[in-house]
Amino acid sequence: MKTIEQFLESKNIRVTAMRLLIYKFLAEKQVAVTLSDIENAFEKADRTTLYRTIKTFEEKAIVHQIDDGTGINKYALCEKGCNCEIETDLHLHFHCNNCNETICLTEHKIPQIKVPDGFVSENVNLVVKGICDKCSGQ
Amino acid sequence: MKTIEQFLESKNIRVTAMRLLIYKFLAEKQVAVTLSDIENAFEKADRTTLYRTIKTFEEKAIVHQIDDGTGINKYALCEKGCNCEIETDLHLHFHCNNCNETICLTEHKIPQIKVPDGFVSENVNLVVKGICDKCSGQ
DNA sequence: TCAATAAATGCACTTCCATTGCATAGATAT
DNA sequence: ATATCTATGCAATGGAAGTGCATTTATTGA
Ligand SMILES: [Mn+2]
Ligand SMILES: [Mn+2]
Ligand SMILES: [Zn+2]
Ligand SMILES: [Zn+2]
Repeated sequence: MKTIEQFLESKNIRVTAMRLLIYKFLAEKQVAVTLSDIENAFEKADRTTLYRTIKTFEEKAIVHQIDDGTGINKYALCEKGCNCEIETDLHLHFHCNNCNETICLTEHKIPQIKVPDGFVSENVNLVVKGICDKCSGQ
Repeated sequence: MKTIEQFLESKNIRVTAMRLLIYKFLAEKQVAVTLSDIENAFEKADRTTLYRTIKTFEEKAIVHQIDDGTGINKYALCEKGCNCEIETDLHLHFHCNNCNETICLTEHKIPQIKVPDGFVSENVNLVVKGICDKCSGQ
């Protein structure tokens, strides 16, 4: 059972107060968050710091960026063993048209997608939009 | 065999010189275009007019907007009988990491995606990234 | 321990694209 | 012909991403 500090260090990320707070914030959230979400949660911190922290996390593969079609980048912690860069590892994302939240469906891998001859698939982004479990009252 | 004028009228779009030009521009292109692409093609026209023309086309379902993950909206003419709003009609899009172009793979429908209980799927966006046929030299 | 070095943070600024308000030109209808 | 509605053009705004640079904080190693 690693501490967060140990985990960050194992990823070659220096531990700072800010980084710990942001990591914990992401870990508590069950949904993908925008930079503004983080900004609102830490009003004392500068936006740039938050931005660069997220980018650092992304580089070191502890968060992945999600384009859910809203036009605003969202971020979520990677699961253990998640290799975001490997196509076959990619899970799909769900965006709720009602509450506007986006969540990782980590259990749901993206099916193999056929592309025409001559095309080479390197990466797939799949976003399902609809009504989430909370909003469907189910 | 409808003329473009007749086609636009059938979609309740008033025919103007600008709209005809933009429609023809889209029809000639084999790839999805950005607003800037259109702007460059019609330097005499104001960006707002081009923007609103595209939005009008979109509302009347003669073009569909494509989010290919580049952060810039792209647009392409709908195929005949394309109902963009119906999930089962949605085709996938391919974005080339080399030439940066995005094309509609209208023949390739998006497979049925399973979502967990309680979730309702209304819409799916699927973008495959990789190397296109022209760039793969095939 | 202390100075030198490197990294993280904060502030200001820029860029890019999407979008809107409002005035005017142009088309349509009575 | 006049009133009315629509399309276009110009100016401005807003949101979000990203960068340059100065300052603070942490790390290194003499
Ligand atoms: Mn995810
Ligand atoms: Mn398409
Ligand atoms: Zn919801
Ligand atoms: Zn290409």
